[in-house]
Amino acid sequence: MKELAKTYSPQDVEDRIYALWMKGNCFHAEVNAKKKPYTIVMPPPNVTGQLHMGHALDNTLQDSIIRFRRMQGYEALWQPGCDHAAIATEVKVTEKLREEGIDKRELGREGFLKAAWKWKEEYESRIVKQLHKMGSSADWDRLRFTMDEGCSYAVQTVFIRLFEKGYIYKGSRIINWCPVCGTSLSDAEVVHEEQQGHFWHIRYPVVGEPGRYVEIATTRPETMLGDTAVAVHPDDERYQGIVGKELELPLTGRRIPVIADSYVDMEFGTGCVKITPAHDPNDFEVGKRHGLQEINMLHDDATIDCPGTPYDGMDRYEARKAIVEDLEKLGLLVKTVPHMHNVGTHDRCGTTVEPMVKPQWFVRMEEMAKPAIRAIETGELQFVPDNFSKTYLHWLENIKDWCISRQLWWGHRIPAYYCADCGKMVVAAEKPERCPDCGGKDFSQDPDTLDTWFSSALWPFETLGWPEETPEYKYFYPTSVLVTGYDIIFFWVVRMVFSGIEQTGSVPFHKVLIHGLVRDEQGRKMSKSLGNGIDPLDVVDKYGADALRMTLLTGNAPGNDMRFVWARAEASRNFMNKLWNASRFIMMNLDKAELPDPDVLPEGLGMADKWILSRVNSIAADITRNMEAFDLGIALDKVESFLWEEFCDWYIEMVKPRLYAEHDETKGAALWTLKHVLLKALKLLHPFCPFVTEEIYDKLENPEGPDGLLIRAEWPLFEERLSFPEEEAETERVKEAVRGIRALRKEMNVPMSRKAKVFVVTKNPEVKRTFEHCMSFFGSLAFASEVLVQEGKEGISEDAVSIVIPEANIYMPFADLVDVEKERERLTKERERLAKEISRSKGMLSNSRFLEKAPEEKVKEEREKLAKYEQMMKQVEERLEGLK
RNA sequence: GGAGGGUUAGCUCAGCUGGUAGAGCACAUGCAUCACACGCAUGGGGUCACAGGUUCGAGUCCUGCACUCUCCACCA
Repeated sequence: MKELAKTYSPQDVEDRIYALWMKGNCFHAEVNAKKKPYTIVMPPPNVTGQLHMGHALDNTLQDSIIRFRRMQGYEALWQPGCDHAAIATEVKVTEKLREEGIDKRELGREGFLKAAWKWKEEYESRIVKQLHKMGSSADWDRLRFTMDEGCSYAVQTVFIRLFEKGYIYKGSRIINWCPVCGTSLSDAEVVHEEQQGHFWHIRYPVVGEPGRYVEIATTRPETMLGDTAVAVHPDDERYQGIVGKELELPLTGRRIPVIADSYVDMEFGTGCVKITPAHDPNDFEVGKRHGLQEINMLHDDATIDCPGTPYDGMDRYEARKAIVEDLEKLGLLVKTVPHMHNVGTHDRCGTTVEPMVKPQWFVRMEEMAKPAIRAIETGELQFVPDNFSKTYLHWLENIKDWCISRQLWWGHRIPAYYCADCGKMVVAAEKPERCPDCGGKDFSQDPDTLDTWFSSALWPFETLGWPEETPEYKYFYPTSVLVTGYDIIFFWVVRMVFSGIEQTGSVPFHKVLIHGLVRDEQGRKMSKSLGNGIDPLDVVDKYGADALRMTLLTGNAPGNDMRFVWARAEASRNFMNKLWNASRFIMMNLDKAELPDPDVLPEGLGMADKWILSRVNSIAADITRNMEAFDLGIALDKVESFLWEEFCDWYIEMVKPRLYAEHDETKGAALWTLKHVLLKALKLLHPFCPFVTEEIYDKLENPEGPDGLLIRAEWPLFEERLSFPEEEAETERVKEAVRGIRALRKEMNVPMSRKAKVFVVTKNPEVKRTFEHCMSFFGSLAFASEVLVQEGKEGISEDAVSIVIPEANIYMPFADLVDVEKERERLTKERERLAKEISRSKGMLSNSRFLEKAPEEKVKEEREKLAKYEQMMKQVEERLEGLK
């Protein structure tokens, strides 16, 4: 048996254990007809940086689930990988190049991509290392990247399929444009921020009627350069006469019509709305309805594009200022009022987004959304917790076409080619040889790339070899559960579901386990700008990976945010140490004796042995249920309190006398039990705290070498032969007595060093037997010099103190310590407590409706309680009587 | 404007299908007991935000309200 250090040092253990698993190929899953598959795809971390606490939570949940299933006997595959994170990475690489004095455009597309790949290699390996540190048992042989060859092929295949089906189209529509990143964005990438702005009221003169004006109100006056109409509500009586007339657009002199459209809210502003179809999504729709011209008045970098005006080339905000000033000079500015409004910003860079009309690629969503909605209705797809299905459904029911093209270089290039001669567009996997229309041979590929989420949407099946019908795909797909945060339900979960159904005919997973955000100790979001982020690896360095994992798993219900509190990490570390020391103690003792056959129940099992065996047995069943329901926090909580309280604080203390005795014929049974229970508990704990459990298991089971590993051990099942309900009940009775004695001694200020005789007085033969069964440890736990179980009070001095437990009185003679007054006070308090219980119980039992309607079992339970309390009350009263 | 959370011990949070409120930390007291002071023992502390309702019985189900967080939404 190997020697264990006095305190557990994760730093000395974790890397070695991880290497052991890697060497043993323990994470690898293969198609195996003899086993059932269990599959989780890892949400691919972005290659933009390192992992944060959210990743730690996400991956700890997945790792715990996959380890549990692996032990249960499934062929458990945890498919890892990274995401190219198009915009985010492009921004980062661009920044890095700029710092090195390199301009992206000068470098050119190819050069930039080279730099981006280098970046990817660096960050990918960093991320993988971090995942190793946290103990992730993903199948690293199958590491994938969203832009690797297979994924690129899958993306191309899907694009072409959807195009041919008419679900992908190219069109000039209004999209969100980020002037800094220089690309279009999907609606999901735009976050609305409330900002303090202004409402400018401006007069537009009516043509041919000097002195007559229409007053509009706007938050973006510069866009008036692109106005092509002013709209009023058709029912608005104030403006009946003016519909159809022309206005002179100030500063440009252009003439624009007044139109009527029910989109206008009569109650808001002046009731007149300037219409800028090229720079506002609503105006765009109005423009379509009325056949208005779309005037694009912005360059891609959000400078003004109005040649011939003084504003041309100005920045949008500069122009806003200038235009307001000019309007004021012309006397057309009526007033400026402060106004809070929502401004769309780019989620990656925070820049205010400009709606613009540009030719882009879109996915038609209406048809594909339908089966994704149905999947929830049929129960094929379930969220845990369930209420997130509402979020999911709401998004799908209000879905709009998805803008998938991006004006970026880092990403999957759109497989569309244009003929240089006639402009014919061909969507195909390869560059066409000849133009089908004009026969031209000169083709250029569309410069745009695809939205990152277009490829992420295929992740659960593309990583398994799809579109090829690989054995892996057939075996491991659809996957078992997806674990992710609620923040990417729209971005990712929804898109995987409809893509999965459309491409593979099946939902990509049946369950979605949703977790929340990890916040800081004050409950704030961890963010770079606040500088309040906690690096999970700092926690690993300080307290170990198991402690980090435990901290993240306990007390966190699915879907809820949690705070990362250092004190909890410390408590988790303490638990590892506790387990370590309990194991150390057991191993020290195992050395000293011959151990019975581990597979056969040994001779000489006592009450305490049967109790703890029975407990670990039933807890194994409980935990299995919790795990299967994704209640990992509850499961872990149960193993922890079992190990610490029941096993360490009670059982180990109970067996110590037997272990220390020179001759005890039940010593073997005790050792057998210690080892059996520890092994079982290690297995139950392993999914959550893999390192410390593996290390102990290694030392406990394989003193010779790393052959059998805990990671491959079988998950404990409930065993009928280890169920001992009677011994459980007996032990609980003894525990109650011990607790009573300890409390009494404490109250009397009797030091532990002062042993006393303990008399258990009972006339009940069962109770008598119970206490006779626990003679080996009852005395030591209760600090007794001697324990006597008897029916009468012989040998007990009058002034002994006593406690009352059901069906028995326990006396301790502390002759010189007893304070009769104090004793009476204590017993009086006990009498009050019992009186309260009795009246509560009687109240319930005298309620005829309770008797009629409550389940029989409950009524019986209550009757038994009442009998117990009444019996105890009698004893207390007798004691009080005796004190007089 | 919609939708969804949260509100339980001083702090951070659990609490499954309704049956006398739990953990960790903190606090108090005692203890170097030969696994562990990253420990052991004992104890104090909660009208489960508020108001109704359903029920024999509600922290748990329903309705309303207050405060708070988050998400979604085109109000110029």
